Amino acid sequence: MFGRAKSDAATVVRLLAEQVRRDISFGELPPDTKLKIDDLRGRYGGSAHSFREALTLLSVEGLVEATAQRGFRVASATQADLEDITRLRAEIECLGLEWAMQRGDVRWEGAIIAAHHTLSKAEDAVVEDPDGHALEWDEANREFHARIMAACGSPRLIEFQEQLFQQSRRFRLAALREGKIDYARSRDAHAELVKAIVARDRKTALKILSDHIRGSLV
Amino acid sequence: MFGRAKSDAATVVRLLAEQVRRDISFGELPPDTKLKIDDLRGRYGGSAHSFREALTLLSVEGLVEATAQRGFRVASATQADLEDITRLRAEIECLGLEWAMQRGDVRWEGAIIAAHHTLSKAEDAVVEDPDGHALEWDEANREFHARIMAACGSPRLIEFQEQLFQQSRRFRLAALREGKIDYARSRDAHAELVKAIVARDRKTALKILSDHIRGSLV
DNA sequence: AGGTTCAGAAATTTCGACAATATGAAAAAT
DNA sequence: ATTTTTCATATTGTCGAAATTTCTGAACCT
Repeated sequence: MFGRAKSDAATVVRLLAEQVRRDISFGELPPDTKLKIDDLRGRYGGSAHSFREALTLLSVEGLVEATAQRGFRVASATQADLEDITRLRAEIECLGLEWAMQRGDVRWEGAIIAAHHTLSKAEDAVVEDPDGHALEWDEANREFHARIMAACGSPRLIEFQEQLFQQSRRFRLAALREGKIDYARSRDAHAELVKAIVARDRKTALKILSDHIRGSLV
Repeated sequence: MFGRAKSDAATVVRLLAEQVRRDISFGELPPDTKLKIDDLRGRYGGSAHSFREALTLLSVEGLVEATAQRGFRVASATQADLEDITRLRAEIECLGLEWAMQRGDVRWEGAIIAAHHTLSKAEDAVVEDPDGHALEWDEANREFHARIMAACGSPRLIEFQEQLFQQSRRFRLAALREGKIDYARSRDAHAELVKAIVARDRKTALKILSDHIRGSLV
């Protein structure tokens, strides 16, 4: 779920990185927490070197901040960070959507419809029982947004979007815990977005996606 | 205070990463070269673990590809990669310029003018003696583009631009060695860009920057 | 000839222990 | 009160080595 698509083979380093990534996203490791290698080893296992490598990885991804001679800490999560991530996500995903609409074929549309089908089920479930289906919903949402980008033809843009989405997850899950997410509006936006995409209505699709991300962080 | 303060403190890992980064950019480590830890240690020094960490860093930056259980290789550099990087750079830098023109004050303009002054000197030098002043020119060019982005207010956008510029450097220096860079045109574009920026002519500035990047990779 | 199998070599990944260095805070001195 | 010194703690880097995986190439079979 929190893995990266790069290579499916799992090394210890990647496993550790994934666990820490998850715990940061879920808020179990709050922003600015000092990440002491020895403590982490007690929690997750692994050797000191493997952990350094894992944290180095996360630091380039943006979830961890590394300072020379002062170790690692969970990246801070300020209002400015949220705004930066949101603004950028809107721009990047719209760019991806625009390119994808130029290159995407029917199979691309099909993949989006399929992902949206899963997502709408998750949306129904999460409206009924927010706490129980939050993760399922977040994953379906990730998949949906990823499918849209998939046909843009730019691996670097896709990777950047994944990074931003990963960074935004912390804020999204926090908002979710506080019941600050308007699922109904998000659901409507997703449905209309799919409609605009299959209708090849470029302008409308871009506007919906942009407003959707800026408005709800979803 | 504002952006992420990249601590200039040098650890062994960062030094190693910097050296490898440079040698990849300069083509001394050609694309797809296998990066065997033991060989690298003989060349640069450092311990095996430090090198693993350095290469992990570079792999997230995009200059090195890591495959589980199969070690590290210099990232391949195909025509598709060049096109991807160029397209993205144009979009990202234009976005940065647009935001910077909204937020940038007179000091921002001053920094650009200063950087352009240095750059134009380097451009004069590189026209006379391409091989001798290539690096100076590339560095001045980097600084110039970085200054433009500086006022955009998005640390993540700035970092992404730096990554893309770093990735494009390989292609740029290769083109330079083959004498395929049109310095005169690039110089004109830079000069006109500065003029449009200080005149606050948003539309013209964006068009010049976009055409400039797409046209010359500079 | 062409392909397969399999043992040995080489490389990667991981781990533990230890030394060197830097940081942060308490203690001492001015 | 401010500065300096000291010291415990944490980070960083090195060495050595074991476990695992991949690569290589020779022998074998069809």
